Amino acid sequence: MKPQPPKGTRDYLPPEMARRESALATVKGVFERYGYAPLETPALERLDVLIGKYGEESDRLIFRILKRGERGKRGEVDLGLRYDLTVPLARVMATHQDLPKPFKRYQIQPVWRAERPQRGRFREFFQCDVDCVGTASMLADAEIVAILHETLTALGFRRHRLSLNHRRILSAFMDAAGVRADVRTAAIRAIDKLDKIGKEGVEKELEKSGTTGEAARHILGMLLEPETVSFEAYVAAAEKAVGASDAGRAGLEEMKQLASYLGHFGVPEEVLSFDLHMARGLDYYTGPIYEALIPEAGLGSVGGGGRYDFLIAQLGGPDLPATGASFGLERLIALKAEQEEVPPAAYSQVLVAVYDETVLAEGLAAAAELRAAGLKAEIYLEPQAKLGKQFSYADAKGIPFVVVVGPEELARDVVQLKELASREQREVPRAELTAALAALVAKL
RNA sequence: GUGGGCGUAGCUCAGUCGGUUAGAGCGCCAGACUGUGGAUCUGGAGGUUGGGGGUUCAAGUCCCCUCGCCCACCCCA
Repeated sequence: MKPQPPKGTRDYLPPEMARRESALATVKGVFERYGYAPLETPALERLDVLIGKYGEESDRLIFRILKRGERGKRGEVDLGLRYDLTVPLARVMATHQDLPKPFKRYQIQPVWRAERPQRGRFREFFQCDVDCVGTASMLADAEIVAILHETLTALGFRRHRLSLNHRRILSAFMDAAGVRADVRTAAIRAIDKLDKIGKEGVEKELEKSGTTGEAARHILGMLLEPETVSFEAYVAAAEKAVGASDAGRAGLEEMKQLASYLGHFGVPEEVLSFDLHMARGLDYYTGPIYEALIPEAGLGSVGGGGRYDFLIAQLGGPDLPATGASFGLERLIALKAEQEEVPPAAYSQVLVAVYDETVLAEGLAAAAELRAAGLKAEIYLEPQAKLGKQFSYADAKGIPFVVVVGPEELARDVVQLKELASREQREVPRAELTAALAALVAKL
């Protein structure tokens, strides 16, 4: 038995945490600049809150927790680990009905899915959610999409794509094609794979799922090639696809408004792709849906979202429209790491190395003084250790500076200050240490 | 849940037609450099070969079971 974290989960060691925290700061920065405020909720939710919101497939992937005591021994279950952050938000809106609307919150916490892990897929991963509750305006949807774009840009991505569609258009599309009600979900799933398997693949999938003949031909005839699709082409196709359906036409009107707002938010057309086939898996979406992709990644989407106008009411809350999106932090970081080689930042800026215990008091005083000035300073915790060992510790941890406190220096009231990368060392008067180091750190 | 691949030192791996004390590189620890890191050299620690059973004179190697990891599907961030 090897001590390992559970399947599909990971330890985040300090160098990894440096990368995560830097990415998190970027993401939070964008969210907060748009006026979204942080929210956290428990890892656990009552099972009845979680079940029946995502779809049958996903319900099976919810981690369930046995009841405590006798009932648990009989296999009874009443709690589950949260599967995403949207349902917990909807539950919060039902719980705290006096929150000012529109309620704009972001939430960055782990979620759990009882899946079999794979590349880019974990059983525990962090989602970065931004949502706006309490308005049906397409302005809110446009803002969410703009945030998706701005976040990816701020993280350094240049070739991302935002795929957009609308659930009601999709619905009307299926109706107009004459897809049987019982295979409709399967048909939607089939066309959602267009990007991955192409038109021929979709045709096979449709067949497999029970959509054939006229209906299949109608669907395939409407699908546009899976590269970036212009809004004009989408509108033309969607108008035909939805036929006379009122709901479909209403959806199309919303998409027109959304597209126009996106222009005002400054989202460049090149990153937008309007895709009649894009579906999203979760059941609770009711309006516009979005998906963020890094085309060459081969990891699936890095983010997605959409409007879910009935979810809060479904949980017994008020009838509040809502929209939002979320990023998968691990995927973003994995792709970012591929793009650029960022040396992991050291947590300490300076190590105070003491020659021996006779100067330990001086070393501790120097470290304290550096910390008081706001520098991240640590002292080597074994004062009898040789200087060589203390230096290699600093080197291994990537600490950029070492201050040597020794008897010779003490006699002359100075310390040695060395920058490891350049190997430059100079002697500075003890009284000037903090100022000298602060200046050097500022230049890094 | 379905299908496939792989488990040898902390990490990456080697280990022949089964053959006797299971190896290397990296990392780690110590020393060479008697107040200074990354380089080089020397030495050292570290393995119930994932676990259990079987075949055999003999199993890291072959067979079965089990556990774990990886990849793909389903689905998704």
